[in-house]
Amino acid sequence: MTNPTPSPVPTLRDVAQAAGVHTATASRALNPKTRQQISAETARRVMRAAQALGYQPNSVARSLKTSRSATVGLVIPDLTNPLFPPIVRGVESVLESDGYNVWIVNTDNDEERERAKIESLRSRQVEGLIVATARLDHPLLRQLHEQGVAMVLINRQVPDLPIPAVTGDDATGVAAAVGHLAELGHTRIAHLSGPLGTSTGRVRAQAFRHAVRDHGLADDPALVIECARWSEEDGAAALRELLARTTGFTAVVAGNDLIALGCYDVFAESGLSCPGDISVIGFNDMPFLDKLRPPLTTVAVPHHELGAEAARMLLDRIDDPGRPARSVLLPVTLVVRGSTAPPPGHHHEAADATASPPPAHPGNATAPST
Amino acid sequence: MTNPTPSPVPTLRDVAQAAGVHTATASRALNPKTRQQISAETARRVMRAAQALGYQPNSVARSLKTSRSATVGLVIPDLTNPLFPPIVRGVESVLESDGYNVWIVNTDNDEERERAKIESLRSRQVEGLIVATARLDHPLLRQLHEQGVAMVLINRQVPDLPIPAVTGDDATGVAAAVGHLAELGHTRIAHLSGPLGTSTGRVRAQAFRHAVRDHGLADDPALVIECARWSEEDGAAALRELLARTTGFTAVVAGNDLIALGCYDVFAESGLSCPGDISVIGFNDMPFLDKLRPPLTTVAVPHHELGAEAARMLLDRIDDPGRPARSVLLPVTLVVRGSTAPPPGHHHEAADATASPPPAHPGNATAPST
DNA sequence: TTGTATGCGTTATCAA
DNA sequence: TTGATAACGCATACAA
Repeated sequence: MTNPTPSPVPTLRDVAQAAGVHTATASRALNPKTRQQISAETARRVMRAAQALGYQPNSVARSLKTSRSATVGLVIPDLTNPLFPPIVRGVESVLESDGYNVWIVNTDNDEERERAKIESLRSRQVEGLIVATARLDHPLLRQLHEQGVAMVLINRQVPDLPIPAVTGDDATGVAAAVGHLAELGHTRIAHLSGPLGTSTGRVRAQAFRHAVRDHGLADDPALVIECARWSEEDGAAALRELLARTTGFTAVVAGNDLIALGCYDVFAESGLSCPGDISVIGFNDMPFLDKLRPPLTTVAVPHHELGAEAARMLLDRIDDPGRPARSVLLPVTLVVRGSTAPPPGHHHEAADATASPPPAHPGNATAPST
Repeated sequence: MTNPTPSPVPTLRDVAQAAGVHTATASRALNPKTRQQISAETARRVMRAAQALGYQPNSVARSLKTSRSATVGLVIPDLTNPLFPPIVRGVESVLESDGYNVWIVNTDNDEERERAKIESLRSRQVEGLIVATARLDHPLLRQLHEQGVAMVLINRQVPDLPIPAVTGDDATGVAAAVGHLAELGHTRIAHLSGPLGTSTGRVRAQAFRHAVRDHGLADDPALVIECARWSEEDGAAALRELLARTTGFTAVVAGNDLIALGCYDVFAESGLSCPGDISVIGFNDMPFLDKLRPPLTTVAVPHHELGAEAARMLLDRIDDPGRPARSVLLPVTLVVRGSTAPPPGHHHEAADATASPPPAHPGNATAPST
C-alpha cells in the first residue's frame, strides 16, 4: 500500500459550473471584497459549491494576475543562532493576523547566497522584505532600495541608507554593562567585539569606548579585539589572543552571548575562574543562559517585539511606500546573573566606584596589570 | 530622500525584443534543458540581452504554466525549540544544491494553524512536504497522503500511515540511557515522558519500560508521568508532582532536553542536588548543554543529518511517487556529562550492575524508597 | 532551428 | 447583478 491515490484539484471553473454561474461571478462571490456586487442568493450558492468541492484558490494564478502575493520575505543570516527564532515568531505574529505569509530564508552569512535567495523571493512576488543580514557596506540593499523594494531592517542597520530599521538600543545596553562592571570595581575591561562590518558590532564597540571613558576607566586599544563572526569559536579565539597579550584585564564585555560562551570555553581550558578571576557580560539574553555555570550576566533584547515592530513597519510601508523611513530603537535591560563579581582582591566596601577607583590587582592569573 | 524610485521589471518579452527573436525562442535559449534546440549564436544573443536587462524569470508565471514550483514546504511545530533549526539547515543543505527552495512554516502546535499553513503551501504549488508535526492520530496527514501529496515525516512518525519517515533511533537511545543509570547503580528510575500523542513520546516511554524490565529495575507505573508539552514548564510540573508522590527514585530519564531543564528548575527551588540526589538524562543534545550546571547527560540525535536524509527521500519521492515508503532510523549516541552519577550513598566498588543489583538507598532527600 | 498559437487559474474591465 | 473577454508571464505542442 505505497501508492497514494491521485486526486484532481478543483478549480474556479469547477465551482462556477457546479453553482451554475460564470467563473467571473464565482470569483466575485468568493472574494469578500467583491461579494457585495453579487446577490446574496448566488453568493451563497457559489460558496456552498466551493465548500462541497473543497475548493482552494490557486495563489499562484492569483499572484500572476494581481502581481501581489500576500507574502513577505524574511532574510536571516543563521537560523541556528538562538537570537533569530524569537524574531521569526514576532514577525509571524503580526503578519499572520494580517493575512500575510512569511518566507524565511537563511543566507549562512554568504553574500552570493544572499543575493540568490533574495532574487528567488522577488521572483515569487514577495511584497516586502525584512532583512536581518545588513552590513555597513551593503550594495545589494542599496540596489534593492533604489528599485523601490519595500524593506525594513531588523537588528542591524545600514546608516547610509534611508531604510527603516528596528534594533535594540545597543549603545545604552553596553553603557549599562560597563557601568555595572565599574560599580563592581573593575578598572581594566576588555571588549570582544562582533564583526565591525555590522552595525551591531560597530555600535557596541563604539559605545564601549565611550562608556569606558565616561567612567574614567582604562581606555586601552589593546583591550578591544574584533571577532570575525558572532560565534563561540571566534569568541574563544579572541579571548585566547587577549590573554596571550597579558593586558591584565579583570572583565570582558562580549559582543554577544555566543562570544561570551566562547570565553567560558577558554576559562575551562585555562583554569581561570569566572567570575572569580574574570567577569563576563554577554548581549541578547538568549534562552537558557540562567542555567549556565556560571549564569551569564547579559543585556536582554526584546527580540520578539523587534520582529513584531519590524513587521508592523513593513506593512505600513507596503500600504504607503512614500512614508518617511523612521527607525526605531527598542529599550534593552541589563540582566545581572552570576558571571559578574568584583575583581580579584577587591575591597568589598568600595561602593563609590567613580570617586575612588580601586587599585589594580595582580591577582588575575593571566598577568599583572601594572 | 525617503522615496525610492520605482523601476519596471523586465519580462521575457523585453528580452526577446532586445535580442530580436520571439518569446518562445528566448524562453528556449534561457532554459538549459531546451537550449540545445537553439543555434549557439541566437542563444548567446538572448542570454546577453537577458544579462543586460537584468532579466529574472518570474517564478509565479512559470509555476502557473508548469504547475511546479521548485519549492517544498517544511512544517515545524515550534522554531524556538533548539532541536529544529539544525533540521532546517539539514533540509536546506540538500534541497538547495538541487535547485529547490524551502518554505518553512510554524504551526505553534495548533491543529487549526497547521491546516491553514499547509493549505497555504499547497495553494502555492509546493511539490512536497517535510512534516515535523506528526501526531499518532493525524487525520490531516492521512487526507494529504490519500490526495497523493508527496511527503516525508521527520523526527516523528504516524505508524498507521505508509508515509516515509526519518527519525532518530529513540528506543535504542532510551535503552542506552537506562543502561547507563543501571550501571551507576540506580534501581528506581523515573521517566518524564513527552506527549504520548506523539511517536517520540510514546516510543521513548515504551522503550523506557522495556529497558527498566530488561535490567531488572523497578517497573513501577507511578514512576512514569506524562508531560503535556515538550517544555521546560511541563517538565518542572511533572517532576514536582512526582516528588509529591514520594516514590523514592534516584534518577530521571526526561523525554527530551527541555523537560530535563525543567527538572533543573525544580532542583533549584527544592534544594535537591543534581547529580548528588538525583541524576537526570535528557534527549536530543541541543546546543550549549555542556555549559549547564551541571552539564546535562543526554542522547545526541543527528538532527542535521535527519533533515538532509528527509530531503533526499522527498526528492526521490517527487521523482517517483510510486516508490515504497521506506522509513529510516538514524543512530543516536549517549553523551555522558555531569548530570548523572551513582545514587546517594552508593557503594562505589559495584561495577557489575546486572549481576548484583545494589541496595536501595533512603539517602534521597525526597523519601525513602523502601 | 525558429515562429505561432494556446493555456495554466485567476481577476479586472467592459458590456449587457 | 451577471456574463463575456482579455490579460498576467511563461512554456510547450505544433507548424513552418
